[in-house]
Amino acid sequence: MTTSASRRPLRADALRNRAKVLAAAEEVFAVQGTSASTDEVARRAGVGIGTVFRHFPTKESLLEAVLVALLERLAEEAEGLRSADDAGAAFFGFFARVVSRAKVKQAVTEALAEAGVDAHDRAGTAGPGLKAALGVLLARAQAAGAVRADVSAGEVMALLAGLCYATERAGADEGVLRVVFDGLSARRADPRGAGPSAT
Amino acid sequence: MTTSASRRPLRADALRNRAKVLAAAEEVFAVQGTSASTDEVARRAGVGIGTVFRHFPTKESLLEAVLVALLERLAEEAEGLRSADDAGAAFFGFFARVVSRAKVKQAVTEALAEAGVDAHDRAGTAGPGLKAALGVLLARAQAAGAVRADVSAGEVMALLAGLCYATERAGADEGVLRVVFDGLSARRADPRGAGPSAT
DNA sequence: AAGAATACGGAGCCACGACTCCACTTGTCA
DNA sequence: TGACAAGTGGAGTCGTGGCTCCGTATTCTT
Repeated sequence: MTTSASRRPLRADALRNRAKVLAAAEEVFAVQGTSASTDEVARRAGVGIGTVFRHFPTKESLLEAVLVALLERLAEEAEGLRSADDAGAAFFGFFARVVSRAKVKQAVTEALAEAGVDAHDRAGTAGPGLKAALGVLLARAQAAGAVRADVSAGEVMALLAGLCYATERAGADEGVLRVVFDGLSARRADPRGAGPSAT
Repeated sequence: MTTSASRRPLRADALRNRAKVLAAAEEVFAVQGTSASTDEVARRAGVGIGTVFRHFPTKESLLEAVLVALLERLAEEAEGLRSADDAGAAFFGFFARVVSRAKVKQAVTEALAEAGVDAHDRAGTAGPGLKAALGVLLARAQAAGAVRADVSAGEVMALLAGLCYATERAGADEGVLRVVFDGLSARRADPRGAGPSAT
């Protein structure tokens, strides 16, 4: 829903400002979290608050635009790997890269969480887009025997969001990633029966 | 640092109100998240806002008290399992129970995250308390061969926080828990080398 | 070049939430 | 039981942040 075609094309300066605002918002939200003020975004973009609200009538909508852009970029990246030589490495590498990025960009975690449940359809089509691209990566990795067959793309997304959170807020490190990776690749660790069963 | 002994004992009604406020705060924060207003807490507790602020001079301090109580309860629960018959079941069961509780109580996730990094020493001694109790459970499970030897209590805490988040915000379910459990129990899934390595 | 049409900026409005203050009530202790 | 300290309630203050309004500036069009 980002500026549809129905209206006549934006004026040149308006287009420029829109881009500046979006970039500034992404940066500000990445550093200060999504509760940063709209004022701050305007300042960083070097425009008036009025301009911000002209392009994004609501803070909510600005946030949405940023998250969508983030998700789209991730989806694109995932798509770029869809025919990598080593399907397993492609999958795990992508996973690790997203997590390491979340360490710096607070917004990534939220974007993923939003994308997971589209309770609010916020993420629009970008959420599903990423899920689909990730799904391809996953399917190939599974076919190659690098990832267990009984996990879904949705579960991987949830895992991704959880790890991003753990990394960003709870100080998780390499070790945690290793555990999850082993869990993802494990073909039934052992049928001893000591394990799971959530009570 | 919650009400030290230096002062004379609280009056009976004050004590009662303090408890009411704490209980209300826990409930409110659990349902509406930690950004719920202090007013709401007062209303739920059936006292004036003034009273809330008399007992907890800052919203921050109220939140802290709630989180500490939560963590202490978890630590207690973990301690109760320290000599269970099946060390593996005790460990995994505890883990699963915490996660399932986070599904309902928003505050749990934050409490764990805070406890993980005591960047702000918010969680005071309760964070370390839980970590210690969890450490015992973990060590026993490792000794019993139910959990791989190369994970630390800190890593488990981070994993716990991440899973709580994933469950609460990203719609994770049973499947995700299973993956992580397998990762935790796996003794080196396979040394093929396709896996981890964060880039 | 000049007249729309469009976009800009930022002062100001409004709602909300943390926190204060103090007249009043309640427990406590002699 | 009286008197005083301790505690209470909630109206009001202050600051912040989302959002509006409109006079001014910039672009587009002819």
